[in-house]
This record gives sequence, structure tokens and C-alpha cells, in this order.
Amino acid sequence: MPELPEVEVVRRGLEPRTVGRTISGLEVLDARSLRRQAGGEDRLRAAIVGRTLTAVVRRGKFLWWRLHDEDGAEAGEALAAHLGMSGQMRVTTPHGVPSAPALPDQGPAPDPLRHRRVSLHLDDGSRIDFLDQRLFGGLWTSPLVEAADGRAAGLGSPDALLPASAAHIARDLLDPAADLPAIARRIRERRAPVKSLLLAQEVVSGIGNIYADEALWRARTRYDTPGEALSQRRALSVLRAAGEVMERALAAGGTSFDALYVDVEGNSGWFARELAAYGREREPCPRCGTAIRRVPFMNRSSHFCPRCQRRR
DNA sequence: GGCATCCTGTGG
DNA sequence: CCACAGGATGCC
Repeated sequence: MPELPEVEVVRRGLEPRTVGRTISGLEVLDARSLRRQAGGEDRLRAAIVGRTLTAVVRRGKFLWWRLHDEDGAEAGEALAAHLGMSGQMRVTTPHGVPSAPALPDQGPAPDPLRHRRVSLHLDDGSRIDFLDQRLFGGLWTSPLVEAADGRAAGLGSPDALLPASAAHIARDLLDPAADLPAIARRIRERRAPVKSLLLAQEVVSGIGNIYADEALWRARTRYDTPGEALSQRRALSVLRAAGEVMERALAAGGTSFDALYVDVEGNSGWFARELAAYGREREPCPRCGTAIRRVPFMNRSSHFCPRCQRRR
């Protein structure tokens, strides 16, 4: 579940079901999901089994659990997770899988545990399953470091500690500590197309291909406008548009095109219906009626209205 | 800073 | 068979 709103939906699902529980076991069905774990499965198991999950935190698309030892001491490292293109976190309880509905009118629900790669067993008998069709995501531990500005590291914890492996990730647009004028200035220092800057997680995090196209549509700006061609005002308007569209998507439970993108109970989000540009090639622009175009961009696609989105 | 690369799967 | 898919990274 790729972009910020979908990851935040997962974080909110995990929080009440995992915080305060202790990890009692680790099951690795596919070691490729541990690619980022130094020392592999054995080291991961040694680092997490017996420890208690005390917070679930998110910055951009990175998630992590804070860990405490049996004696209550901070463990000094986090259990980090990234969902990649196709990762899911699913919670199962001792009473069985909490039903797995997909989108409406989609026929029979697929096997809810297809592509299960790693499971965490918790002391209350529940299980967190990490599912990942394409294996771009994963789980790993990483030592905690202090955020450069000393502010809360992400959503879900008040302190400034974050995993070293996420320390290069900028703050996201739902983070109260994000400095929008400063982000806008960084965008304007660069010649690269504004869309690639929106996707650069070290500039501003959480935005992916869907919400980049949606933000640019809302701000009436073309994907290939050079960052340096934007006024401060327009750069800020693009960032505000991105923040707003992600807020709205979060309120709708995220964007789901198929059963790959679901919350911890297997439910889809409903924001796909509200997308104006992404995935709407040849459909009329909701603002001016011109057909939305799709063009190749950076090994993927950009969707835009050729009439009301301008280079500026 | 742009591009291939890591993967599996679906749809035409 | 080919194109395409919500991402991050490592390498010129």
C-alpha cells in the first residue's frame, strides 16, 4: 500500500492492535523480504523476540515500531517496515481471520493470505502478517538516531528518535513540523521537473505517482515544469495541493484499485473514485472537459490535462 | 539527476 | 508475446 495515506491507514490499524504487546515469535516464509536486515533472519529474531512494541510511527512511507526490553528499557533500535509497491500488513486474531472483503462487484474474495512472507506472533495469540506480492518491501531492524531538528520524528511518537535507515527521509506534508516554505525553496533551486522533485523522498516524503499527478492537477501545473521555473507562491500551492489531496484520501481510507491495497483487516479505501487525473487517460478533465493524457515519465506514467495544466 | 534494477502478476 | 503496476536504491 504505497503512498502516505495508505501507509497511514495501516499505521492506524496496527497501533491499537500491537502497542503494548510482546513479540513471541517470528516466522519467515520468504527471506527475500528481509533483504535490508543485516545478519538476516537470525539477527532479526534475536533483536525482536521477547521485546515489547511500544509505538508505531510513520514518516513518509516508512513505518517503524519502537521496542522496549522486558525491564522497560528502550531497546535502542526500531523494527522498521516498508510496504514497497505491494506490501500489506494484516492482523489475524486467535478467533480467525476477520473476514476479507474486497471491492464490491469483484466476485469471490481472493485468498486473504496469498503472498504471506513474514509473520510476527504476539503474546496475546494474534499474528501480524506481512504480505508482499512483488517483494519490493520488507522488514528490518535499525538503530535509533535523533532527528536533525529535534522535533517529533514522525506520526505516532512524541520523541525525535527514528531508525537510521529512514534518517535521510524528509518530513511529509501531514507532519506539523514540516516547513513548507523551506521545501518550496528547495524545489525552486533545482532544474529537474517538478514531478520528480515531488517524488524525491529526501525533499518531501510520502508522495508517490498517484498523489503527485493529483497534486499537479489541482495546482494546474504540468509535471515537466522545471522546479526553478516556479514562483514561491506556485511551489507552495503545489505543496498545499499535495497535502490536501492526501488528507482527503486518508479520510476516505486510501486509494484501492484492486485487492492488493487494503487495511489491516483487508478492507479497501474509496479514494479511487475521486481521482481527477491518475488512471483517467482519455476521460474528460473534471475541470475543463479536455481528455486527460498519459505520457511516459521516469520509467512510469504521468497523467495530466493538456489544457488546464500549464508549464510555469 | 536520470536510469536500470530488484520482483510477481494481470491484462491486452 | 508485450506493456504496465501505489517504490527505493545504487550506479554512472
